[in-house]
Amino acid sequence: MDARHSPFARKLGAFVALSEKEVSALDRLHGRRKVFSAGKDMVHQGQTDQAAYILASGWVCSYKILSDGTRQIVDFQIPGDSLGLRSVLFRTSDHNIEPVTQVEASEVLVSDLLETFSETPRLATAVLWAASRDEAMVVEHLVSIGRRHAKERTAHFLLELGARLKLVGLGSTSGYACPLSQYLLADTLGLSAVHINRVLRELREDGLVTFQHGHVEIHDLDGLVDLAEFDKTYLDHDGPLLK
Amino acid sequence: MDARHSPFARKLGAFVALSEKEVSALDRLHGRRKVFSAGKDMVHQGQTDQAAYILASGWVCSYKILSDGTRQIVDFQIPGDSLGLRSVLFRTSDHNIEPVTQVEASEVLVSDLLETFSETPRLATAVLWAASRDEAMVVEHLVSIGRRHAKERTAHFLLELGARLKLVGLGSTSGYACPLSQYLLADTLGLSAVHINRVLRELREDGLVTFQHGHVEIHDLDGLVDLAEFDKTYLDHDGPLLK
DNA sequence: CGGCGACGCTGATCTGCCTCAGTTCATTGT
DNA sequence: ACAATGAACTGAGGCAGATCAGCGTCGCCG
Repeated sequence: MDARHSPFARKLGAFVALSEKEVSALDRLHGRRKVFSAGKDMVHQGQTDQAAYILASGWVCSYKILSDGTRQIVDFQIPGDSLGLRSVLFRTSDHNIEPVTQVEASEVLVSDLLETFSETPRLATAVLWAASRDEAMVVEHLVSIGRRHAKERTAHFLLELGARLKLVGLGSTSGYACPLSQYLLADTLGLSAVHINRVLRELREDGLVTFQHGHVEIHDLDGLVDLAEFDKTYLDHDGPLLK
Repeated sequence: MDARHSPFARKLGAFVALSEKEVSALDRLHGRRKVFSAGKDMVHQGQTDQAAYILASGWVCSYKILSDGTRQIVDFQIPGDSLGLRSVLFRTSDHNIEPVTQVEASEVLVSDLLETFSETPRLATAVLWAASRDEAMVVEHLVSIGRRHAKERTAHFLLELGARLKLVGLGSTSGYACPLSQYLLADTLGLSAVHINRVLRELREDGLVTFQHGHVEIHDLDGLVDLAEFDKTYLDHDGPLLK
């Protein structure tokens, strides 16, 4: 899997070794391309007529709001991730989706997807694998918020993000570009923005990781992995499981 | 859907109106029945050769342990719920599963399941709906732990459990039998057992709900729903969506 | 140019929940 | 009959992280 291909194909390639034919079938899947600008919700709770998308560029977050105005971000989608694949099939959306940056996304027709699956069945497996990974990420997030301290929690989040970005060619073991504000981090990690700020400073002073000016720089990967008890197998299984 | 049928059929009946033929196809799905006793893990992290089950009686929990010994319970399975349907298809288990009580479960062969789907396709939709509901529950759990206070969080949990039990005929709006200890509640809600104890007392003193001697009694449903901001639509959609 | 909003950052204070260290009660085993 | 165990329960003290209030910097716009 090299840089010629879309992030979506790169990501699936981490689960299932894809042939040239399968990769180009995936690339053909990308339909009409749409652009969304930062901050304006793409989907609201209760909305029913939504489409499914594959993110081509930009970042997006899914969240829920409570009546007191606080919100909880459930997860982020980065290039190569799909949006609403599940809810377009089964229910009205139960959460909001907001672009964090300007976003380009290709609309995916369910009919096209099903057709692709019947022609190249291994792709169905790959997509289901990806969906299962998304679920594992939410579970890991739950564990973080429930049982990890702010510092470990933040470290875990930054590592997971890095691993995901590396998978689609947008980062390396040493760092990545990250458009998230400290407020977004706070809403993700169940902390206050003030505390996130202090935690980031501590991680910096410990020589573990620096997150400044939209860029995450990992200084001590082992130390960070150790602190966060980060186990990346749920993200890429250390290479394709299906050859 | 009446009391003659299995909890599994009752639950799916809440999503898709099932014919007699479909219900009996579901009931035939239950294969070899196994019994597990409380406290002994059924599945460990990393285990690969697991089967899928449908719970006939008893309660089960899925959890993860951290290195400091604390654990986070991700969710409970009650009669009618399936266990490991997803992970049997796609990966080694990334969490542990422990029976809370003695448990009876029917093994489900993937081949039988797929065969049933092709004969009665609406059942496939129903099962996918159920899987999607499970995901929504984990998300709601995440929101609870991230942004709700101990009292609201506990109230929300007790309400969700009640709604789920009612769906399979094991509870009513006024209460249900609940075999969970305060330690299990604590590990679920990201709190300490000590604090759970105080929260339960407060809820009792507020006249909202009593949880004592293995029984949850709801005194003021509206007050509780209000406190927890509980929205049950993600559990049963107020009746079958597909007629 | 000055004003304004976003965002990062910081000190001081407050509080929700944890930890520790028990007691009581019911159940089980010997 | 008496330990042993486990669960519910309680008080005291401590701490992680929230809240409040404020400052500095930057980019944008009229």
